[in-house]
Amino acid sequence: MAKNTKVRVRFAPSPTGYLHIGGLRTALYNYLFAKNNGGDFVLRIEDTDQDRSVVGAVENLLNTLKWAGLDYDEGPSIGGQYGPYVQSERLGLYRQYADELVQRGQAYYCFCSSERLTELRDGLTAQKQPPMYDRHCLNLDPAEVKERIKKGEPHVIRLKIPEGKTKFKDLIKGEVEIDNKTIDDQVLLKSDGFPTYHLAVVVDDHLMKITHVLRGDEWLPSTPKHVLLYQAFGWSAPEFAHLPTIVNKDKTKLSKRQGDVAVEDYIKQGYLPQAIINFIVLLGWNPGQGSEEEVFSLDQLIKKFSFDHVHKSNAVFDRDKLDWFNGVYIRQLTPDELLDYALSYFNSTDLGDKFDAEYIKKVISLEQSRIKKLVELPLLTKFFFEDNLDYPAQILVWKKSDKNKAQEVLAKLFTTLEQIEAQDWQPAKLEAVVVDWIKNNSLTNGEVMWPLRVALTGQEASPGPFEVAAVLGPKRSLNRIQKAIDKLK
RNA sequence: GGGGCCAUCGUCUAGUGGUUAGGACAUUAGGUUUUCAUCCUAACAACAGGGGUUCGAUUCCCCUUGGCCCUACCA
Repeated sequence: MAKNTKVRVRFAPSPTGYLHIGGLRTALYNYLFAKNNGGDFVLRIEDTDQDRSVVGAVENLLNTLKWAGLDYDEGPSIGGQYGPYVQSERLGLYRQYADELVQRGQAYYCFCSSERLTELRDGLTAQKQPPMYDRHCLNLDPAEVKERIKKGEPHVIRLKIPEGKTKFKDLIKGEVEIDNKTIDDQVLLKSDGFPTYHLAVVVDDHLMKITHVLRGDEWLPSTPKHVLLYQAFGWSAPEFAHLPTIVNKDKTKLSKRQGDVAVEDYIKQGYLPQAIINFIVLLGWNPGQGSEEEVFSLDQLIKKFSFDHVHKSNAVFDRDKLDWFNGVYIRQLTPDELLDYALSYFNSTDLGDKFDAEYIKKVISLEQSRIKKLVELPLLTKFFFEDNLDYPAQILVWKKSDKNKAQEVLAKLFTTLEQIEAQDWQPAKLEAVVVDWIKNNSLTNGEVMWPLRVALTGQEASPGPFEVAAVLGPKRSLNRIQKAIDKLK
């Protein structure tokens, strides 16, 4: 690549469903590399397989990238000077370039039926031979080819793989060399007129002036084919960088059977984009310089990213660490941000209609340090929105106390709390009063705080009694304490 | 069957021709505390195996083993 050439990378997913967590990381690395170099991040849709394209998948993809904050500079819906950015809209181009290769003697028409191909492959496999195409149509007479095409006979165009070895340098894996003998004569143009991935990717990357191809390492074995195609066209190839795979605990490729693979699944469960980004960027990359930091914003990542510290080996997707990151980022949110993110995880039935945003904000702030995922919020905060608490009386009793004591304490405490002015119904003030009261009555914290908190929440585990009481207000709090006293009778 | 890629705690990883092989998550034990969570402290835990090269290899080379990927008119 010539110096001074502007870096241009692309993320080129197939619209076969939802954005995969591995796809998001590929997009992220592309994005980070582009932005780190002041370059362009291009989005291109590779929908050359008509059977596998799913309606709505592109829109979903766009939404997910947006959620993650990975804005692209050129691509579907925003355009750009090298469009269109959807391969099914570029069909004429591929045909034209495939024909050009035939003219140059680098490719040839093939009329073999899929039946013949299957038979051929099965035969070779049975003999433990590599199942490669036998070049049956390589030396067809040009006139015959013309005639058969004219008759409308189904055909494909195949790349004629030359003799020799193909070598390229991968930015992550290093030098890779492969013997061309092991490469099949690739189909470039399918009988339905669509290009295969190999043709489309090379033509588009060239036409779109892509300087660096950064993709999953399942493409590494195909790269020599692409290098050969660039040579056949007489074009210079871009740089390549193949990313390690994100795998399951058992080291197999991340699969639906063993957990969630769609980014959308994580959004649904209440993972924040910051957490997902931070977590997946570390799956195969580290900031280097012996740095022991690992919490990074997208902007910091842009500054730090480079291929020097991208790993060669696969990385296991560890849900526990993701959860930890999510907790970290949830705790960093301001009350308003938390409210924004949290609201969509509640149903209207969770909240009722008598609670306003201010109230909800206070409620969820109390759970902020307690949750790992936003989706936990409705269940954990249920007692703030429902006054008829259903819990066994027994849990009102602290482990080092007994039922009578609990009742006695709550009854006395009730009269004390009753006298507090409404404007003093604040956590600090309430605490001061209660702690004072505990001292004066020669009681212990546990004897008082535990039953008080359970009376207010109906939960064995919850935020502290004073914070909860402050949010509930005097009336609802006293009401709950009274109910608890009754329960203990 | 052929080809390619890879190999440090359970996991993500740092690291070097000579280190007590470091950090984070998880786990365990404490501390704070009415509970849970947060927070703090500590503990546990790794260089796949075998050959070389070398005064010395976790580090460099080779082999083995293991894992992953490709081997479609799918991407």
